[in-house]
Amino acid sequence: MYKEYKQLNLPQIGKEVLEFWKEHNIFEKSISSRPADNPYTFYEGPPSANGMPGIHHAMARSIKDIFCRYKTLKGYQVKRKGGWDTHGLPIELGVEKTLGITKDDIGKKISIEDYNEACRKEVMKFTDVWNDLTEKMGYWVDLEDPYITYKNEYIESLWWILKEFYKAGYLYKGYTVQPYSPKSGTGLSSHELNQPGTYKMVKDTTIVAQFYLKNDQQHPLMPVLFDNADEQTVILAWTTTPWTLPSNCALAVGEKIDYVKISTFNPYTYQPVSVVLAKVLVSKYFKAEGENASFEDYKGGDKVIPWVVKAEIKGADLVGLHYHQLMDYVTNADLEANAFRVIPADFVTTEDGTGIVHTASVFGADDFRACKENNVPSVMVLDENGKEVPLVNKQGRFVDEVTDYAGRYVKEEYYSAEERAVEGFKPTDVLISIKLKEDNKAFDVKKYEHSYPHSWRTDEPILYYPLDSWFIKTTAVKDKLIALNKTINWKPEATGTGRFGNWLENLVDWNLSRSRYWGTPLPIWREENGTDEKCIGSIEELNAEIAKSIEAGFMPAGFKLDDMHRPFVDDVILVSATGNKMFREPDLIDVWFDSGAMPYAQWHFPFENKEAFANAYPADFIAEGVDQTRGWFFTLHAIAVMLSECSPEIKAVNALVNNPGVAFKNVVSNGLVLDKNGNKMSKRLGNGVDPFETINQYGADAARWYMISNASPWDNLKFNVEGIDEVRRKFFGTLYNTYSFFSLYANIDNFNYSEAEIALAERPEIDRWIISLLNTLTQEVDAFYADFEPTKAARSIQSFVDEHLSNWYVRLSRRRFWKSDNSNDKLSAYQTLYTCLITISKLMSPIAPFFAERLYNDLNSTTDKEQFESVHLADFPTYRKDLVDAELEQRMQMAQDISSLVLSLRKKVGINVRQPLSKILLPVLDAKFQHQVDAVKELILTETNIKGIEYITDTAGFIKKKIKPNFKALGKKVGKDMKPVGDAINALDADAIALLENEGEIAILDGKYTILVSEVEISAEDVPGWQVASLGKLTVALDVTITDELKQEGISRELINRIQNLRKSKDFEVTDKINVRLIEHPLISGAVKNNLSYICAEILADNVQFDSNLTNAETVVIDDVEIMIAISKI
RNA sequence: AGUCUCGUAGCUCAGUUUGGUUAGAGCACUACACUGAUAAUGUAGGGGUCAGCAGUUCAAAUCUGCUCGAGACUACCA
Repeated sequence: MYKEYKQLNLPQIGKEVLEFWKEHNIFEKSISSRPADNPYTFYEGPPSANGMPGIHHAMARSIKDIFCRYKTLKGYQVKRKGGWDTHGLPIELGVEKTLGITKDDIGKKISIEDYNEACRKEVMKFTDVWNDLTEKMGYWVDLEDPYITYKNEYIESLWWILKEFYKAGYLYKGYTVQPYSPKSGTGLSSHELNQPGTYKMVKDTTIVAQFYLKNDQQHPLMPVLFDNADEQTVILAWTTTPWTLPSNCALAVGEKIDYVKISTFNPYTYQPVSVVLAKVLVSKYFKAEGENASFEDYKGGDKVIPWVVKAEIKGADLVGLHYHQLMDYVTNADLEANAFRVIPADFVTTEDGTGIVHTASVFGADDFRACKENNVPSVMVLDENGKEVPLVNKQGRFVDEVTDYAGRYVKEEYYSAEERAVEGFKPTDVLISIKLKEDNKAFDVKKYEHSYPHSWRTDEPILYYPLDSWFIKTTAVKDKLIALNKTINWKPEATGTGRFGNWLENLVDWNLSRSRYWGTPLPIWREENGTDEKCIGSIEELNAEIAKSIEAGFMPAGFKLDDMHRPFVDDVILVSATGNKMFREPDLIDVWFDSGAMPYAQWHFPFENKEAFANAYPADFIAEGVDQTRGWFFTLHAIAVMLSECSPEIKAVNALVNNPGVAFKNVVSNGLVLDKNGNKMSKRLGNGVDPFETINQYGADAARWYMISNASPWDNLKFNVEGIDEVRRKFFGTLYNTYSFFSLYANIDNFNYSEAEIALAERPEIDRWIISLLNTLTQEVDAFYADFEPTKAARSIQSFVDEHLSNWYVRLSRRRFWKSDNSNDKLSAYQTLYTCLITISKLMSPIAPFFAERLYNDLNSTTDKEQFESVHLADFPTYRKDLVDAELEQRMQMAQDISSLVLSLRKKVGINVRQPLSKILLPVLDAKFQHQVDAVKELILTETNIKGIEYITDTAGFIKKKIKPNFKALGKKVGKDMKPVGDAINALDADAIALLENEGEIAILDGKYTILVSEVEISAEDVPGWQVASLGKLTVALDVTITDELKQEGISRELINRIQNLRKSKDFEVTDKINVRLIEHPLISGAVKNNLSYICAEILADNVQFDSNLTNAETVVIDDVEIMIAISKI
């Protein structure tokens, strides 16, 4: 018996199927039942378990799951090792929140050891919740043996990789400008700067400073810049951070920007001066009425300051000019020779300021880079250890050498509220402005409002500050990264070529350092004076070094490192070649390195599992959110490419598995999940969707199907629960109904597919048609899955189920299941529908694994046709080309169109379908047409309740024809003359059309063109005197004459309908036989007598009796006449 | 600011690669019909400046340029 259901309950199915999977270890079997030598490798991007999963995780995981399940069906062994990302800032934050501490407290209120222990616990806080979601949403991933990034083995693999890089010279220590928070004494990652609310509008004091050009230098522009020996010519440069002016070392110009030299007066000192600035910005600083005004008449303090343009200069020509240092607190011979000059820079714009950028190499990332490229030295001082440091120390105060401001905070906000409240307090920026004005070095001082990044921790503005960092020299393999990226299949392609490709083109070295506590320690030990340095690549190597160190007396005997994290690893002191102590570089490494190294570290490669690694490298497929493009996707790619360049072990594996050096071959990057209004989901807005709630209410299948079918994975999804409900009704509801219909009758007829397969040729047209479509569908869906297009796969399946299987096949075949005398025909119907359903269950199983499982097993457990205990252990359906019949599909389309036209005609003339009509006329368009329609004639007649079809040809002179130009075909031939040609074709009369059809061509426009039949579309437009409707080339005419006989038959049908309704309202079983008694009435008596056997067969009665004295009768209305009917079960 | 993606009916999306004259589907809405699959179905209807502007072309939702809007990422500015 096939299982029958009261109603569709997807959440319930989900729960039951989940139990079934668990009980029978289906997931394990889906792997063990596939050959190990046919692997398909998937890498799980590790989620961080310290936050609750959201609906977007369900989205990403659905995509991963779909292709893994699909490949399993295709016979691959798909291992899916789970993983957890356990290091990094979010975890530290979580701990600090839980413990109520700040970073400053680490080492004071709480030891690093306790802190890290807390992180270790924090990170797995929501593991259970994650595992629960994984299970409930039907995501199959191996959670028994996941990789965990904080494990010693994992870290050891990372160390191995770092050592490989180190040996190849890919790992180096460098100096860069990074966002830095003086109050917390730590650099900030870009991730931290991208926290919401870090960029705030602030009002800063800004200065346009005058940089005095040296008038004794050799430069081609000198005659232009200095008209006479007394002229004071300055370059104007704007800054929003006046505190960086003492550190100024260069001025940057845009080479293509036009600049001008203007003679005028300084607005504060009223001294004559010539200034250089960008031409387009002149109006910003000079009033129009001052242009060419009299210099002689100018008095200090006048509102209008006269000015005159003296020269126009290209930016490129300014390059190389030397100027006097603006604030000469610190200088030296190197600076005098090589700094304080004009350099070109691509980031200079004329949006703001003067078009010339004040450049302080150590306080801006762009500045740093530009100065480096132009060999401009930085303004630095030596600290007490003889080390070069900037003019601002790590607390954010000026160093002593900046005498006027020594010890002052550079940012007003670093002072406490009390300090700022003191009478006469002035921010350092203001003090600098005042001084520059007094010194005749300021051209303009203004408050300016702009956005500036703040530390999310201290809420104070950050500084850009130079810090020591360890870098991976990704730029060394840039070309290789780009070349190998081209071998990767990106979905969508634009992410790979665009976002990722551009990123690679503009690659900078990877800053690996993080000044933190909970993370993978950098395995580099350095002698204090920096001469000797050691990178450790394994625990064994470390232990050997420790042994030496113990011998040297630097470490206690018997020391053993049990935990590779801080603070323990910091206790390790090694011995240098010269016998000195070496301390570990205190940095941790970027957590992205952790995840990017998972292909190796998840197997503890190369220390263990070499074979497992080789079998699972590289990944055939990965999938994550598009936000990972420059995150995980990049780190995977970068590490793999670099290892393929420098590591003998990896080279060997690559050679073995024929890998050019990538970490993954196919990657799907999915878009965001937004709320239904298109807003980003966030805790703040409270518009997040709880995946558990969604699954509980609608079932995982509906949620998955909705997410996948609604939009391509890479388009953003506007998540609307109403959409899930629609999917439930439209798709699952329809499929469920189809199954219910099948099971209802199959159970009655005891159909269990034990009979021999009916040969295709012996099956009726409609069966062959749906099987043909089913095979086309199979081929399509297979191709879509293979091409990582799950949305197209889902839509194809859905349209097959809704439009073809349910709305046409089942609707037209209903009678065959319950009224067919022909046992072969009935069997054919059962076999066909069964085949469709079980094939659908397989095709849909990657997307809707629960429902598919239930459908498959409900069918298969009754027939035992297949030996698989789960649809997920079955094989993907095979496309049978021999079962596809394009002509059949075409004529069935005609049948549908013709039926649709007839129904619409009936509607138009108000004759309902129960009233039979005698015939329709079909104009014959071509020779094939009649043949095609004839094959599906019966279906049309049944569907539309018509007695017959008559074909007519135009030779009868009966049909009015319509002609239309085929623009596409005509385009090439007539080009510009399309309009007159089109008009001429439209104007052709019936005779001309007939001529064209007979001759195959016709001359128009006085013979200018000869038009072929293939260049026009001819269709039947009208059959005079008939009801006519048309669709495309198809035209149908309906004979609406109702004879007495037809009328009686119509009434019989009405009667049958009323009796069926009565049966239903009385809750009779479908198979119950009944007695029927009727009141005699002229309207029905003739109809009943003439159609008695038909009526009896329909309503399952042996006879219909007329009785003038009815009891327990019901009243029904036919043609406005009340009829009494009494029915009862026999 | 740069790069990329996107903008088609009230909503969700096809169609854009390769230009073809009347732009489709589903949902929702309205009316009518149908009814042994019935929380289903059919027919019909209303609903569109294809974001805007300009250009190329006989012909543009489709190609080009610009603008506007949404989003993502990167950079963060003198």
